[in-house]
Amino acid sequence: MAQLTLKDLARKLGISASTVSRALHDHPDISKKTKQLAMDAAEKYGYQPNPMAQSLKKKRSNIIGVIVPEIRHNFFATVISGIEEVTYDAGYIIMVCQSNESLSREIANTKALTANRVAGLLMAISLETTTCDHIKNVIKHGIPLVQFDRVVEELETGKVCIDDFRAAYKATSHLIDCGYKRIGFLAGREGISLNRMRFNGYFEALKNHGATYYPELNINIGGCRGKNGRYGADEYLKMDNPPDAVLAINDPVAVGAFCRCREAGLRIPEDIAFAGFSGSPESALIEPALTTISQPAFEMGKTAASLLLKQLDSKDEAYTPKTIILETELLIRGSSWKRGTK
Amino acid sequence: MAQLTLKDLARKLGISASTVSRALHDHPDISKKTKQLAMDAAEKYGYQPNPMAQSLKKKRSNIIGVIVPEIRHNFFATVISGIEEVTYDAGYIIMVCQSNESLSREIANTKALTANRVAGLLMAISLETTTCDHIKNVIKHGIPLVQFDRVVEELETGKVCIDDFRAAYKATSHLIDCGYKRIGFLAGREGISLNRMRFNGYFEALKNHGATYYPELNINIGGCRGKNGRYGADEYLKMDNPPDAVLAINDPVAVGAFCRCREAGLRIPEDIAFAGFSGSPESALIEPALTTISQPAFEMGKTAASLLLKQLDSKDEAYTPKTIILETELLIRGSSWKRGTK
DNA sequence: AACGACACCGCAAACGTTTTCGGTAGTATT
DNA sequence: AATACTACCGAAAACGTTTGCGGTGTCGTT
Repeated sequence: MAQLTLKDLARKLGISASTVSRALHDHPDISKKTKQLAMDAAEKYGYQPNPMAQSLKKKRSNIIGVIVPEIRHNFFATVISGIEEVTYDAGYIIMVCQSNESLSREIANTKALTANRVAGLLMAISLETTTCDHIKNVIKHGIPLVQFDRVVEELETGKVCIDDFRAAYKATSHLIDCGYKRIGFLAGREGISLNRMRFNGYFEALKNHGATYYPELNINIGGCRGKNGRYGADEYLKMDNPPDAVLAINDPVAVGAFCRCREAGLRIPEDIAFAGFSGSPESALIEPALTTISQPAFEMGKTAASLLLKQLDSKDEAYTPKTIILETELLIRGSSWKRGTK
Repeated sequence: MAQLTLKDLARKLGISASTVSRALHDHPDISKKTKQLAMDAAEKYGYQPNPMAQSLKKKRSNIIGVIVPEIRHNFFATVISGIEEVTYDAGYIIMVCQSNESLSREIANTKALTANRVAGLLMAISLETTTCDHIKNVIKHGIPLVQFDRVVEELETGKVCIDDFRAAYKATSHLIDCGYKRIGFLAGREGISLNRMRFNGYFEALKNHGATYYPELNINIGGCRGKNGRYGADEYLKMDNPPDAVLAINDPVAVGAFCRCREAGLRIPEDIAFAGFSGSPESALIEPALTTISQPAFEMGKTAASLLLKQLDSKDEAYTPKTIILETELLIRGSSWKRGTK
């Protein structure tokens, strides 16, 4: 019933708890024989050290904290899956929190996780996160941190993301190539760098290809879920001069807008084309399939976790945080055809 | 940098740590004045109790363990979201593990979570889970447990699920009503009760409506992801007498099979109809949309978590575990039309 | 014979809490 | 004036580890 403790084990063996502890940790001061004895007994009685006691003593747990905006987002769920994969192998377990895209909630999350003395932290910030004292606070506590996907640039932490500028640039260029003239942009609040980067890529592509930027087609849809996409589409539908193509901040938004437009009787891509970000499963299922920037979500989770683990191992030495940019691919599909070819 | 401890706070106030502890816990032995003093100081200096020390002392943490087969499954991601929602409000945080549909991994997960002295455990078993000593072990450790979705019936634990038999029965009856004659069934391994229940519902519906059960159309596809669905469809496509309708164990499988069949040139639902389980987002996106049993995933997470919390609160008294059956709805959509009406 | 070197092990303190048990005032009761 | 409450607080042990330090015994060296 109650877990076996180190003392119990020591008593059974007739030696002291400290010796058993050292034996199980392969300490040089302990003889081969005693070590074998201890390990056998531990095995036999199924001894499991109490992580709380260990953490208390070592001031550091075997827990890795993860904060994502929303677990339900396929993208983040997949990232978490990747994280879990490598942290599991390394003997850590993950504590998952979601900020629900709210700053206050994110702050509460960081507090809860630092209070729980997580060994390290992996996070993607919320859409509301413009200030980042709470993140600095994590760093001040000496907790290694790796940001992924949505990062705040200024902070000196490990980072794993994609080249948002280039990806958006590529996607927009593709739309221009296809012959679309009025290209809209749908994104949430402007605060976070990811949104800015993608917008910049979109904007630069327009400029460099001599296409016009119509500010009214750049709509702040306030979030990045399907419903926000639908809202954006509604705005477009009200216009006298709606866009003929749309770059959305991610697939759910693209799909939401896509569906709304089709419900309104628009043909895709003849009347309006779409491109998104993520390469989510649903992007391949809709008809026509969605042109999208495929992001390696699982990979991102794995690399972020690996980066953190490396940081944890080399904790004592001075460690300069690395930034890793993962490759993306523009998947050209039915939702954006060359004008006139269909 | 280092977190402020109770002792630090006590020293600052010139009173003992025990008094501060009691004050912050609103213990009757402490005067109003001292309590106010302590709370103010705690507020001012941002004191946060160390959960590891608390857990060590109280032999019970503020962590709730969650084990799911796969985080990436939209269904489970949504359940987790629901869990997080209510546990967060109650001051717990969740530790998420995935079994990857593997029994050995699930066992490792339960071990890790009990080792971490989780206050309670929420789980949906893997497809491989036929033996359940590891779960019994959790119970023996006195850790309250609530199963959801995929439950093992025999165990005396809290349970939150749907009426799998009735749901499958309803869906199958619908297909029969539509005029389909050769109705197939796609599911993973037979071990777990959920699969059995759904099969039984399917089987009984066939029997009670005078429809024939063709054993060769009941294929064990070995898993419950899209690729397994595709595999099932491949098997069907090889047959001289393929089914004219298919009930799949869940939406990903249904969608996988659906897409494979369409790739093979079959028309849906004229040549072959489909029905799934979950009411996942993608079920609504494919064309024609998938007929499916909508399951309240978010709700399921919330109820499971609430049930567990209730169990945690009334821990001392004898508590008889409850089973909660959530309502489902048959969403009839384009993938299953009445024969001849189209 | 005395000395250090070495291998091995235990004592006890520490980590930050909670909680039991007392202890000290002060006040009210006989 | 002795007793009995009450109200409030502190010392110390405990939770299960880890670890610094010291201690014992054995051995080889002078």
